[in-house]
Amino acid sequence: MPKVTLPDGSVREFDQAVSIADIAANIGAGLAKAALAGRVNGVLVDTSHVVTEDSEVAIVTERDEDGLEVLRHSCAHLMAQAVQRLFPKAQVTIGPVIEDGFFYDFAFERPFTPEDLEAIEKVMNDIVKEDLTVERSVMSRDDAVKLFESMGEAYKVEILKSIPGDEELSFYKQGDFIDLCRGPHVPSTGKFKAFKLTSVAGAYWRGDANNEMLQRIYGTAWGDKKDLKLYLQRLEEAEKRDHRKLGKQLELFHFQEEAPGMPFWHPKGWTLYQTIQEYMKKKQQNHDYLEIRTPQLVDYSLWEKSGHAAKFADEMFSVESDNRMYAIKPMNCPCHVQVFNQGLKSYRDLPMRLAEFGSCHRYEPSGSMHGLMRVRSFVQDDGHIFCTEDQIQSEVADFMDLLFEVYRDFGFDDIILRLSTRPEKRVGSDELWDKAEQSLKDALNATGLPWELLPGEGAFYGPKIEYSLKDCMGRIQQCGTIQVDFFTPGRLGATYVAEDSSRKEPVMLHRAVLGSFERFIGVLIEHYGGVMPTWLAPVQAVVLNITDKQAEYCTNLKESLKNKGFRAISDLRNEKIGFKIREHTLQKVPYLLVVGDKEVESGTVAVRTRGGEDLGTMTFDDLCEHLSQDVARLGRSPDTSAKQADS
RNA sequence: GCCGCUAUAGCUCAGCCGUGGUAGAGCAGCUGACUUGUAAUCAGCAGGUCCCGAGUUCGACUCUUGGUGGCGGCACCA
Repeated sequence: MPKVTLPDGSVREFDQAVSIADIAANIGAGLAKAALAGRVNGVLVDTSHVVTEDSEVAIVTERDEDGLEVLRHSCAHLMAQAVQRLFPKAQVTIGPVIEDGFFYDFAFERPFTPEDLEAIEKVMNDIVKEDLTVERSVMSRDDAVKLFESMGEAYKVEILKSIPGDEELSFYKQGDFIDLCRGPHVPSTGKFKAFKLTSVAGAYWRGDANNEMLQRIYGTAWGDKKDLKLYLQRLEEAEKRDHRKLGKQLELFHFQEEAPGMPFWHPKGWTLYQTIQEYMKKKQQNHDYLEIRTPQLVDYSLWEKSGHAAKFADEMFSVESDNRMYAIKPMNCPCHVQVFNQGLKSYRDLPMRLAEFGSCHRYEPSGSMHGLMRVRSFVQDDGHIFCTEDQIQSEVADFMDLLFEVYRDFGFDDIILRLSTRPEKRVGSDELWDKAEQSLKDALNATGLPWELLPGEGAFYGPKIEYSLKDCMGRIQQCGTIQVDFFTPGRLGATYVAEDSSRKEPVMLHRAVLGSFERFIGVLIEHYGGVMPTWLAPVQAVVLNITDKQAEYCTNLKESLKNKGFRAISDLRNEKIGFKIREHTLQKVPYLLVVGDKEVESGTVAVRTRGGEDLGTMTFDDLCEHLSQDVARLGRSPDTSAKQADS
């Protein structure tokens, strides 16, 4: 006689074991229809699951996050069934849920085409109309292997054989389609209301490039048509914000065939770039970094010494000259050690923080390049801190202060922290690792923010923290990092004289706040949708005349603004004011300064923002004050600055 | 690198298959008129080695094939 406690705290008693579906029906007919799955004492189950003991039960519907997951997972099965109806020779492999949707990988004699997708979607709709019951069953591994072998499903057999032990295996059957699956699933194929197949792509079996390539079909599924539409609109919005598109529209940069993966920065883009670099320069000076500059070309032997050649030779550009082999530097660390190595260093010199806006080149695989996000030529805001083991924690803490200041100034308040700890293959004693990991943990805990642990994901030379930020579309972008390195200093002969006059190897901390300028600017463009805050806008104000009569006044106004340090231009073309406003608004210039006879007469200017807001007429001084305040605000979001004012 | 798709004017895109006969629009540009008050003034002109190479053909932007770049994924990312 199970007593069932519902999420609202109410209790229902049943005089015999009941299924989730029964419970839902007992609550109401509407809920019974909407039920996709259930949660019993926190565990997600099918609606057919029978409750025998007193339990906490929730009915899961499409309005639940879990419900959506079940729906999407089931939709992957629905798609696989449709594919096999259309293409009986296609073998199924795996079909998991991903963010906003699902995919299923098939082995098939030819790639699927967009026309195939349409056909598959049609059959999926047929199966929805058939409203087939989804049944769970259990089989032993041997029976299952026999069954799937008889169906010619070689991949499923391989999966079955790789499942350890003789644990119970669950299967889900709808009509003539059966799949190995942990579940849970929707009770019937009639439950789908809104789905769409979005794309086809190749994907390696088991994610291994040595394996054969399968055909992956991506889809998305939602509780109702409205949500599906919203999702598709979101994709469209993301497309509009694509930094490659905006980079062209706003004349920031371009790429061309002769230099794949290497951006050509245009005047406006370079202004943005340099504004960020100047900002970083000051920030790092405030945090006691010493800026340096190291060569682009370094003899190959250094990369052999550092160990990079052995691992990354294929990804390094090299140059032969005077019978010597050079590599175009793929990273700055070995060069920074060379600077450290000049002259004898004392423990009194530590910590020593060297920073470089280091230009690097890497021969990235052709398929991996993506606009500014992944390039072959880039500049890191690189820095290396040489310190003692005891200084790791305070150095990491100071770095985090710097990083949070910077991210906030760029308008990112949502930061994700991840700690990667010792991998199996590593250098250094366990004691050293204990210490380093603890230092990083302490620094993370000191932030008061949640952080994620990635055990075994650290580099072989030390643990690391990675900093990702969430942009306004909710996408996570990895940018900053700090990595402890016990290995490189020794390998490149870095030492310092300790208090007891012995020679010791310093610990090296690799760190970057932005990561690379290219990538960070890509992230910024998409985050702001091209509408850069005034401090970053390549052109901050444009002066517009109404007729030729005000041309001189406009030129003087522009020059005065430039003298005050603002990035101002004038547009004196013989065009209608509406036309000029439209053009500069599309170029996202923050301030449009209109001058007609009235303004000339009163010695003022009419100020309009790119958002279409009319700020009225202002004197030059008022305008400068307004602009200065806007620039000083940087990209900080209003709530953050309010919080800072409070504390 | 792998799978698929793709490349036409400065930009955005038609035309290309069925049916091979060297291309068209809008915007931008230039010239002229208009001197204009907050998101597109009008008219005219000019603009193309149809990504590169080879093949088929009397003839290739179009078909076949090999490159290169780009796009969507996968793999990789010091």
